[in-house]
Amino acid sequence: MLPDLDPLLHSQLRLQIITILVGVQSADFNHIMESTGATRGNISVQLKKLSDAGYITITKSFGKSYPVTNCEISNKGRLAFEKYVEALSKYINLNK
Amino acid sequence: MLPDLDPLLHSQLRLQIITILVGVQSADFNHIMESTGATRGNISVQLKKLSDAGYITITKSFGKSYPVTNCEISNKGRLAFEKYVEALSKYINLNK
DNA sequence: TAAACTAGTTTATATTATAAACTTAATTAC
DNA sequence: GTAATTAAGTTTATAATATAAACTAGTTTA
Repeated sequence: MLPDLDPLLHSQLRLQIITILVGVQSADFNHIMESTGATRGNISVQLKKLSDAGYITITKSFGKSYPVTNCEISNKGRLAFEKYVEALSKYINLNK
Repeated sequence: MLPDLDPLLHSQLRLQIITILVGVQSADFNHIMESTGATRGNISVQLKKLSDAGYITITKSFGKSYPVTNCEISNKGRLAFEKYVEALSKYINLNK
C-alpha cells in the first residue's frame, strides 16, 4: 500500500513555500509573495500553519521603516520534506 | 515561478488511484479499495471525478452475480499524469 | 493633513476530502 | 420461503482546506 503524504506539505502553496525555503538560508514575506504569486492573506495563513507545525521559524523585525517577516526552514521541516519526497517517489516510481 | 499542479491529481486518493491504473491495463472497484484502503464512498466519488474529467473510463458490467465496476486510464489521463509528474519534479528533486 | 502605500492579519466563503447513511440486489441461515 | 447477512455501489452530510476579501496599523507622499 502506498504511504501517506504529509497533508501539511501536500498543498501547492505550502509546497512552493517549503521548496523556496529549502533552497535558501532565509526568505522574507515579500520574496515568497513574488516567487509564488499568491496573495498576502493566503501566504500569511500558510506560513502560520507551517510555523505552528514547527516546519519553519518566523522572525519578525523592523527594516528601515516597515515590518519584515523572515522565514527559515527548521530541521523538523527539512526532515518532513525529505520524508514527503520519499513517499511521493513511491507513487511516481511505480510507473517508470 | 513554479508551475501549477493539476488539482485533480494533486489529491492523495486520486493520485493513488491513477498510480494503480497507470501500472495495469485495468482494475476493478474492489481491487482499488483493497490497494488504497479507502472507503467505498470515497472511492466512488473520486472515480466519478476522474471519469468526469476524462482521465479514466469506467465500464460497469455483471460478474457471476454482483455488479463489477472496471476502470481504465485514458490517454488524456496518462498525459495529465505525465504532466503532473513533470510539474512536481520542478518542486522536488526526484533523483535523490 | 488627507490620500495612498506597505506589510501583514483576521474573517468569510467556496471547494474538497472523507465517512456515514442509504439503495439495490444476491446469498445464506433458519 | 422469508428473515438476516453480505456485496457493490451511490448519495448526502460533515469536517477540513484553500483562498480571497475585508480589515488593521503604521508610513510615506502630495
